[in-house]
Amino acid sequence: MTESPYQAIKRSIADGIASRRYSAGQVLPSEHELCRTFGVARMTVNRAMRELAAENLVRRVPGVGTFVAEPVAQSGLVELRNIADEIAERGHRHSAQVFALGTLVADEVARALFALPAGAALYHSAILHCENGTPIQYEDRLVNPALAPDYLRQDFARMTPNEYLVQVAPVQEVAHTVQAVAAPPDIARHMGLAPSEPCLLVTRRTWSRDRLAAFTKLYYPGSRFVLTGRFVPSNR
Amino acid sequence: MTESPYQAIKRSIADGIASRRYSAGQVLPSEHELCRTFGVARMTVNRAMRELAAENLVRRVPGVGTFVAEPVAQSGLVELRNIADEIAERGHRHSAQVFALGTLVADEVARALFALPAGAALYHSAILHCENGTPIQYEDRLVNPALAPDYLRQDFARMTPNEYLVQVAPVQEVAHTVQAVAAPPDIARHMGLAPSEPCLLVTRRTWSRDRLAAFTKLYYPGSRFVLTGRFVPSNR
DNA sequence: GAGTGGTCTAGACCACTCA
DNA sequence: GAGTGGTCTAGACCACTCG
Repeated sequence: MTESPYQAIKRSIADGIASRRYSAGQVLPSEHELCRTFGVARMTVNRAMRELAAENLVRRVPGVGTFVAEPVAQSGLVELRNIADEIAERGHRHSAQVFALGTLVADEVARALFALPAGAALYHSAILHCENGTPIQYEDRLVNPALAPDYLRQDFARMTPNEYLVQVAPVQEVAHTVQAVAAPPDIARHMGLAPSEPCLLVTRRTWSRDRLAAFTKLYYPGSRFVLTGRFVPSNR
Repeated sequence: MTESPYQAIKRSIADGIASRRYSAGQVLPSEHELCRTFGVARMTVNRAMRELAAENLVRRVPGVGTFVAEPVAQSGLVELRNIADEIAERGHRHSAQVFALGTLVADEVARALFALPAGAALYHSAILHCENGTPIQYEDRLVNPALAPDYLRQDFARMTPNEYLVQVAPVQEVAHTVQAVAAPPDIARHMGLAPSEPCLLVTRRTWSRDRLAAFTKLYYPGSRFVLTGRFVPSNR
């Protein structure tokens, strides 16, 4: 799994944007300059930059130059994204606070979901994610121990559960529901919201190796978050 | 606005797929073959095919070939659905009440969205959709008169605006945002909700013939509605 | 071994912008 | 006119698959 030159260039620029070494609106080095820097042909640089433009990380203006795109406070509607990456892509700082991490006995609903016998245990975590210190997602997660036996030994202030699980249990399929709810009192308190402030509740089920790997509830404050999606009808 | 060779190749293949001249799963001509057909260098064909793969129109397998992609079980999270059809599929009765249907002068925001000059007019409609008599969606819609000149002459208690617009202005692209909001007072009243009850607000922009055709706000009572979606990661 | 796609090179011409 | 990105060429080497 070595990295090809154009991928290395992409990653280098993307990292520079995520780390704010390049800030929003700033001009990036020209293609010729990047050719010299990386010692490659212009087509190679061009492909890297073209793909970054397609991913909306940079904006290209013919005859002028390439600029770091303005960050958009958005997140993919149905994508499987890591909240820390999303925040980094907006050039902001991610931090996380772990409120719970442990084992619990599956209740009837959970047993049905995970297809577990009576008395079986599940891992549970509750984590608050912040963007520049402002709470933006409260994540309450049930995890199948069979698919992630070392789940409880992770430091989720440093690596998100999503990031960890993607590594140990490759995602096969994902199902979502999205609804509007009033923030439950304890979650409202953790997020610093008025009681019963509208929240977006995304419920996500993730399958791996033909078993349900995780059942996650993601709460987003309605005042601070918007999901987005775009698509092109397939049958034109 | 002439078409570059790689775009011509893309369109040619995409048209072949859309017209079923190439059917799902079928092998497409190899890059070398397309070079001869179109009289271009392989890099040019490669770019065309690479972009078609990125758009999930074709699937490429190194060492084997390029195939027409199977129609994707693409997430239905925010499909372009007609609410009347959805309700009918659940075996329930749909009814609609028209609260507004007329012309208004576009404000600054609307003019920017629709790319209209100052003083231009837009069509506006506000309709409440019910499932078995219970309000389930309040639809507030701005429509581009240029794309649907007869919009105001329709009876939207019988045919939904969505249904009508799909006929007169074929959908090219759709973008959504989803957020949780407190129900605005007048809408809460129309829907019989408690003031400030959480609502799902779906904002939808629909393009047709390269212009914005409609800008729609859909309010769903949080207590009565859930959006769902499911998808399979494309690669890895 | 023949064929496939993935990637790269070292040039090139063009339309465009900006000073 | 110098600099930018958009596109194209005519080769090349590689890892891969399949018969």
